[in-house]
Amino acid sequence: MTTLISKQAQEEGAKACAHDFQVNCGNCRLNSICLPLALEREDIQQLDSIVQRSKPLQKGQHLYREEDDFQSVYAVRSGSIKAYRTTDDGREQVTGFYFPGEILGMDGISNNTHASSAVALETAAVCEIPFASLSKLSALMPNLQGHFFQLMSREITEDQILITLLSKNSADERVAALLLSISARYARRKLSATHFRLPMSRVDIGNYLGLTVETVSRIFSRMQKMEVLRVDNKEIEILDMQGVRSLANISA
Amino acid sequence: MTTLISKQAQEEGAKACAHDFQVNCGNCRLNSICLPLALEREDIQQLDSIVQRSKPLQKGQHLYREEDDFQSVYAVRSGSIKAYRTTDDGREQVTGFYFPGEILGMDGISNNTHASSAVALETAAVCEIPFASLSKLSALMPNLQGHFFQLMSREITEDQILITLLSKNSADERVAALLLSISARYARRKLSATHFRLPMSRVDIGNYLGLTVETVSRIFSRMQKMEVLRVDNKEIEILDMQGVRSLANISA
DNA sequence: GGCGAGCTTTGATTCAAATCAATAAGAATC
DNA sequence: GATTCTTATTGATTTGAATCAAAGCTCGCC
Repeated sequence: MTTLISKQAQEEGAKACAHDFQVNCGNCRLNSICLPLALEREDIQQLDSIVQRSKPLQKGQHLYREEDDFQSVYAVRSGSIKAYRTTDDGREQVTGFYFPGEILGMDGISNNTHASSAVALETAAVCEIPFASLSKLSALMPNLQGHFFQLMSREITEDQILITLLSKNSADERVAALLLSISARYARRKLSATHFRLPMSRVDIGNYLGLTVETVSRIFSRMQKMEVLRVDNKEIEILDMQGVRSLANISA
Repeated sequence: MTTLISKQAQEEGAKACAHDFQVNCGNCRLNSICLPLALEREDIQQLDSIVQRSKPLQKGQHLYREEDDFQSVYAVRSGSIKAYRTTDDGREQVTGFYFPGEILGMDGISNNTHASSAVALETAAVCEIPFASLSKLSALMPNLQGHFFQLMSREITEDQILITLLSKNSADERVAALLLSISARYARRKLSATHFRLPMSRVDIGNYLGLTVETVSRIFSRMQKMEVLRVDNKEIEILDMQGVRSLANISA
């Protein structure tokens, strides 16, 4: 049953890994949605020269932890990463899920210390971009500087969307909105928008959306009963996209 | 009854306004917490040359609105500003309150369109910093670039703190946390940390914290009954700082 | 290929905060 | 200085999601 979709994802990952030694920003299939976006050929080469590619993270392995010295931001090349903060009383708050082509770690810039932790939800390859080098290069390449400002700004905007979701929307709306967000991000990578695998657990989903596992599970069941969704554990098929949209009750 | 505190604030505002023609980043009393932070004397002059100071906003007047073209970021010089987003169904979500020395508008960078609206909660003076000029200058002044990256990163971190607050904390904890945040921001400007005036309405507080007005009002009453707070409409006196901290149940 | 820990689902009950409702207190307007 | 409009408080009731409880699944690991 765990078929098509996971194969798609695994394939993407495998390609990224198998050819690690020859991957560069110029030939990376994600460069149109990742940091190199809007850069010229020669600029991409310069950017590429500061990017470091190390061996993939295994599921559960940390990319960085809260309080670690901040050195780099990271671009996801394959797999997916969960970012979270630990509250004073030891609980976790998931602050984001990061998919291929997305940048994480920017919250560490302000204090030279990571403000969150990042852990692989499945085998994941990342590009490490040392921030000192990126800053220097940005001063020389207006397009890069501009794009990096934009990326940080987008992170702010997205956090504000989440704030709004948590503050104003019901449990059902939150879950539907997350599904739409994930669907859109698969679509951006030319993968199916209606049939995908969730890399995170129900606990993570609930944590991210400010809900308990039980509530998330019930909502999936209910949506399945309404026939807008087919749920097989982490495998999701959206049967009625318009239905999900109207459940989300947001245009985003 | 509306005495000391509001006078303090009004005085600050008045000074900023009365001397508008001669205010510059070099002599601005806020320069140690605002954008010029960590800049050299001559660099400050350069920054100053791109900053525009216009006449103060009146209460209720907008600085920018969602969907407006993005041109500039803004530093609050006196008074206070509320930022909010409008949801598809027309409701508001307050995303932040901005006090003197704080920068707002950075969410507009990503799409060249403001992602939120900003409105004065009281008479407020702001410095407009055209983003195109700021970008250019940043490329020439590593410290400015670095500091602006830090400011954006701090905005991300603060949004994540709010996400955590909304997702994990009770109504009482949220209100206490907001009071502590405001108190700390007054303290940073060398004003009283225990006795201040809230520039925003109960509706705004509730909206920001994902609560109804009634809940906010009840919590203020309860805290007053517990004698950790003295509340006189918008005038707040923290009688037991440790008490508020323990109610907030967060270290921040 | 089977055992066990950790996920996921489903049901019953509780509870914190929303909603509904009314009054009171300020602020703005004439 | 009265009148209206907005903002804040307080109380009664409802409700959505949390909590408590108990199976049922999966998947990794021997």
